[in-house]
Amino acid sequence: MLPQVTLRRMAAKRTYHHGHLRDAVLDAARRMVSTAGTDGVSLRALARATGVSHAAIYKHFVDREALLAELSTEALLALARSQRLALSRATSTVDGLCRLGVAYLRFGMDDPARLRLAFAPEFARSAGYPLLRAAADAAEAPAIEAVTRAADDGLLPHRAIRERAVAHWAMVHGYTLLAIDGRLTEGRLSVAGTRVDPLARALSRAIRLSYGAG
Amino acid sequence: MLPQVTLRRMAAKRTYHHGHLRDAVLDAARRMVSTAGTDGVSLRALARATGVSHAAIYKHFVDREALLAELSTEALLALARSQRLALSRATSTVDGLCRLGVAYLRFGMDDPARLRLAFAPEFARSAGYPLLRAAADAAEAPAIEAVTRAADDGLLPHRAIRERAVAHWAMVHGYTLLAIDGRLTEGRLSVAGTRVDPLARALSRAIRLSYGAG
DNA sequence: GCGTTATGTTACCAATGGTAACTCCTGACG
DNA sequence: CGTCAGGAGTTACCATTGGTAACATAACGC
Repeated sequence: MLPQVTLRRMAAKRTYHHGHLRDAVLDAARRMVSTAGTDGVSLRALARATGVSHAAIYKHFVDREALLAELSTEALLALARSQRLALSRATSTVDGLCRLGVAYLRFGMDDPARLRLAFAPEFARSAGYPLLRAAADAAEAPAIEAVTRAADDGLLPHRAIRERAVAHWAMVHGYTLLAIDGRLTEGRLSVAGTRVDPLARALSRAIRLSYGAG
Repeated sequence: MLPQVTLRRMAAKRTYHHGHLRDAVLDAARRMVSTAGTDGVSLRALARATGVSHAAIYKHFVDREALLAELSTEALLALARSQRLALSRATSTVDGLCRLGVAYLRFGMDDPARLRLAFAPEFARSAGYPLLRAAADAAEAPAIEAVTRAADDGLLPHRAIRERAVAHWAMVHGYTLLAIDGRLTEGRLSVAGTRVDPLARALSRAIRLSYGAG
């Protein structure tokens, strides 16, 4: 009952054609990103991991970059999904903003390299990957939505929505990046231990505070 | 009256010993980071640029990483200096917080790759470079100072200083990273054109707003 | 059955980080 | 002023990587 891919991996090379190479490579690449970071991903290693010659991968991905762009897109979409889920559970406007931030933070802490890949600068500008651009937009959307809701509630002037949305996103984004770099858990600014929860609580308080609510 | 280094570069290989190789390499590396990003820095290319065999560089830097760590340290110290300068010109507490943020943003926009190198994740944890750690602390310090001042002015409760400092830093940091990735100048959240000033003004407004001041 | 073509393979290239063994020059010391 | 220890370069080498080209195989439409 094991999937074919797994069987293949267990039985070394059985057939000439792999059958699920593309997925297998993506799978291995996901793992490799999580464990070794984006820079640690090498096509040769992926080929070895999937039991295939390194040139075979080029039949499915034009480039190393193209492969990573695909994972980056995927990560952005996952981040968007996490945020939407969090937002849907909000009990109030400010609560929504907090949940949004915490979801972002948890996403990052859960797999730092994945978040870094999602925002890898080499893909930020690139017009070469339209799907990636769309995914990036999707990842911003929840922040805009939540802040708009806050404006509707009178928590801030309507004309400041976009700026406020940027500010909110920037803070959550920056907080998460600093957190996954270990910059909030050591040194002078040390918020707490290495655990996630204290960081999440601190972030929530900061958000609440910045919206005037005690 | 040209410095020896320049003369050497103009006159190809004159002496067996370079004389200023270390500095020359650092110089070339700084340029290379700015133009090609940290990933674009190769020791071989640096060797070529300084007119020396690639192995010579290893007499001055144990590693490629060590070289980059040095540049990273340098960048963090420069960032700290920029911030201190900005803070010293503040006309009020909130003005100081704004200036701090704008200085951070300008530093990043001025040389994006340099800021990214300053916060390169590979060095964030590394206990291997004590100077780098100290520099990272120095880069955080101004934020703490400015927020402490804000607390002294009664703009926020004293018990929230650290959390608020983190929040402030996170927002400025995140804002800057998003800006240099071009994520604030295109797409839905588009703050303005590609210029710096509009971004700086928007950041200032956001900071002011978040401290309750209109 | 039979070709077309997607999918893999081997063989190759240039570039890179890194090391070892060797050479050259400089400068400290007798 | 000579010499010799060692810092600073050099060449030669290694494994690894991204990428391409030419060839092999098997899957699938006809």
